[in-house]
Amino acid sequence: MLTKAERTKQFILETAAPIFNQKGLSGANIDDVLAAAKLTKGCLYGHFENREDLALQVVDFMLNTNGEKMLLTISKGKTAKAKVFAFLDFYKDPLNTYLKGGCPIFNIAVESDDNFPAIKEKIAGVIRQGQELFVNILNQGIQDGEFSDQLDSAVYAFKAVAAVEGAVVMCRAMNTAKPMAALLKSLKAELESYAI
Amino acid sequence: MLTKAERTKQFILETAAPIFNQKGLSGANIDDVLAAAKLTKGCLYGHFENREDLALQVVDFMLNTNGEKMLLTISKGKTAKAKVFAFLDFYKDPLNTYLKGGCPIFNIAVESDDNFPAIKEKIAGVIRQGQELFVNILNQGIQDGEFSDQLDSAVYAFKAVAAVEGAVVMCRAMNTAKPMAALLKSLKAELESYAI
DNA sequence: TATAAAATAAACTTTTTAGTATATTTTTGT
DNA sequence: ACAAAAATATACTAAAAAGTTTATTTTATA
Repeated sequence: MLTKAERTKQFILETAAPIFNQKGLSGANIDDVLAAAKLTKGCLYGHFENREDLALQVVDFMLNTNGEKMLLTISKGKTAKAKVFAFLDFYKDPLNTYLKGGCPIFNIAVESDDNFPAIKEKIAGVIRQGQELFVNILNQGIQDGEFSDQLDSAVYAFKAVAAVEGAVVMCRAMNTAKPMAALLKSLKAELESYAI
Repeated sequence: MLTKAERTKQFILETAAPIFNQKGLSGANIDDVLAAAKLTKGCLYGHFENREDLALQVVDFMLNTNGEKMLLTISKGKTAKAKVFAFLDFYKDPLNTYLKGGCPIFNIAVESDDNFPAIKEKIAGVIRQGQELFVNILNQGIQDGEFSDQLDSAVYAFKAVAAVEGAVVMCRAMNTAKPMAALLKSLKAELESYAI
């Protein structure tokens, strides 16, 4: 069992995550977090060195949580096709993401890009890892005779992730999930055109 | 001819744009802008009410500039296909965008999303307008017998923009333009599959 | 080329946010 | 039940960024 201190730290991270995801690494501030968590400075600074330390740990928390959720979602699919479809559907409701504020990977990617090289590197790793996983699933599907070997796994994986992530941003800005539904249908049809 | 004051204001906007595009609306600060422009506070505050006023005008400047560049690019294509290809190629080198820091529409969309409703609305308008233009080009292509009427213009337009914009973010995070090249090839092939 | 407009210089004030200190209270785990 | 750990309350200090002021200098343009 977690100690009280560990539980509190975890609670702070959980509370801070949606704030940082919505307001951004630069926009989120300590007082926002304290107000949301109903904790005092003394407590927070007992668990984190400073704002930067908190921000970095929140980033790690968000990326870890995202990775776990994603893996869990994909693992529910039995076939390669089912796994891919499960992935595609992960953000089918972009206005209500499991973590308030949209996809943390993309949010952090956009912000860290020119400002926080260490975080940018972390994000790059996460994206690469995700692509690798996606490509492996597709290749397994080809090997298992689910898909034609005409399917270019790397190209499809990149296209699918880029499109879905881009769509999340666009849908959120326009306040509608409709185009996402059509996109997912199209991406699924594209994959199925390689079905054997 | 522009007055000195107008020219200076324009110069401030031009200088501030890449700073805001890179550091974000929350992350960019007045002193960054002053240092880059080599101007003094007295001067800047003579042209802008306050930081927020500057930020809003920088956003408008970035969106207007982007729109103009985009229209110019597209207008160079004679056929519908050429126009679409020209659009797709707009961010073919995502590591060296015409405005430092990536696509301002997407950067602003991600940040304004949960924080700046007025800006979010502006971005929504820009995205909608872009989609409309794209769809009109495709429909014209169908009418002109360039594309089969099996092409779903709205779906393709959304997919293309979402994928390219998503790819810009991913490529920038990973520091490579390679996947973008493959994506563009794929999106072009997809469109050409409807060519008559 | 005179004068009005624009920009500078430099020293401010204000505001906001981060971070510290410490005595006190509450909670936890043994 | 009690000692140690955790959290609170309160009142700070520090730092950073925004914004102001005013006398002076530079520049544009009528």
